Amino acid sequence: MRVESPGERPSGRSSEVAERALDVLLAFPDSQDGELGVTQIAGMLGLEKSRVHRFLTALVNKGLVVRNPNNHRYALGPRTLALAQAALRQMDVVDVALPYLEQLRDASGETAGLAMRVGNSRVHLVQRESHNELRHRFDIGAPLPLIAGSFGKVLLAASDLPGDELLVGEQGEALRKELDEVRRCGFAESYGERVPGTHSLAAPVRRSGHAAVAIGVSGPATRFTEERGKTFIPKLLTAAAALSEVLTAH
Amino acid sequence: MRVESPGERPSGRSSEVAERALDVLLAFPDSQDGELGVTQIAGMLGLEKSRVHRFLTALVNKGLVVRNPNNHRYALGPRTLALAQAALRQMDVVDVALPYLEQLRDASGETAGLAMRVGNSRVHLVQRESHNELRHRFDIGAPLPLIAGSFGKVLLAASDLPGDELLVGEQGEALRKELDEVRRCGFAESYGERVPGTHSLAAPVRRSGHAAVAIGVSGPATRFTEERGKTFIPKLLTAAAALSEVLTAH
DNA sequence: TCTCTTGTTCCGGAGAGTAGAATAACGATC
DNA sequence: GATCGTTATTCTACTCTCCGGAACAAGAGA
Repeated sequence: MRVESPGERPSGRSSEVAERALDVLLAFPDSQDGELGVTQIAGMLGLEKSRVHRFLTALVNKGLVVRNPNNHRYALGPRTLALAQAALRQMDVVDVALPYLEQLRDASGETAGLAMRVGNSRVHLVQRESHNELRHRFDIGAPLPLIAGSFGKVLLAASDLPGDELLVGEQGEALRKELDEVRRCGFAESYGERVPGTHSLAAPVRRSGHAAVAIGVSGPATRFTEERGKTFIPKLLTAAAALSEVLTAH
Repeated sequence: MRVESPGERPSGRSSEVAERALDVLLAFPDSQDGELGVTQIAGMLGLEKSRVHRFLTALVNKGLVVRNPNNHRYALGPRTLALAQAALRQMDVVDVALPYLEQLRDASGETAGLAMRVGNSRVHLVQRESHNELRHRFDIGAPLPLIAGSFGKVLLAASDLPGDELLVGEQGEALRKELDEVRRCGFAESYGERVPGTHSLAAPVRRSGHAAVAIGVSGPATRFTEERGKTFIPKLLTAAAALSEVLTAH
């Protein structure tokens, strides 16, 4: 029998036009300052100016993008908030996890976050940021690799589908061993694996029948030393276990 | 000289296809449970099934929508979170306002929120919900009327452009008078105006050169009585003044 | 004021989207 | 477990909208 296979392209034909229009929408989160001009977007995506302009008009009509009438540039509109709110309502995990994240943040003093496997990448859903001026912050909603960072490794280890296609070559072999270790210990650590100068710990959240979820803490290497990180482990595991229990008990 | 005119349709031609695809995306926040089927969406929007399916495929490819492989229905994906996060980053107001909202919530015990004028409607950006089991909650990101509710009236009164086209007929005349009153008092009240059984207060947040913003509190009529509401007014005005000051001082 | 850049509009050819039905997959009911 | 009703998905020829390129307008900066 065939289980859910994450990371597979949906079957069937898609709408080329719609995809390009969505590319325009999704160009905004990637931009430095959130305001973008037509030519700028056209350059980024390799599209014709007139095309981009037509798409922007559609996006503005739908309230997903707003036009700054002063400089004639465009930015994301408040309607996007409705989308995110509805998305979060779907993910029961988030509501339930918030107190645990806060607890973990306060216990460690570092940023605590929640991530989820989506296809062959991971996405951070929420975080409670460290109060320290120097802190790590996850890019919420952005697809990040599964094969690097503590969150990624936890999600990869927890999935029924190991994502074998990701574990290739010599590096894949090493990672495979590491995943076994993660499964044994019940948590993963990353010391500058994905973002240099950033250390993190993560543990799986168990819940049957749903996509894999991970909870963890992350901070700057200068403060989040290997030694200090060790002291976070029991707190992390407690939080993960409690969250798993709440979620499986409905 | 012509000032920014909110609520005007952007000029020029839009992409019909893109708009329909976005309709499909925006159908999700409106649905009861966030999961929708192809036929269901087609029915809601009056589109052909095959068309909806093609749009959904595009949305899935971009990560804005995910397909539940069990029941073959669709839901909003985590990529929408990236959009909202980027949108919020744009709106400096939100970050700054959070402590004031929390303060207002704790002082009143009711839900405190922040709304913004977008075209000829208002959109709630953030809120800090009352801790009470019975509470009011705003639909974040959803377009709501300007001509009803305390937030709407404040935004209408504060705008340079009065939105005259909204103030028509006998009702319009009464509202016009009320807006003058709002400008004089510096706040607006609503007793079940928009949502029956819900009372609210709101005050304008002043900041030059930006869209109008309002801060306010809202709660169930049984608790948020006219009498008790009066005691919130000074707290509200203090919060609004403080927030205005912070924002104009950069 | 002039120039350069950027946003916006226009239009006919071309190609992608559309409708509608056929098929496949699913789930409920007996 | 077989049948039926429902829903998702695929297919294809036609058609209508989108595309591109250039022309135009509007600002920004010098």
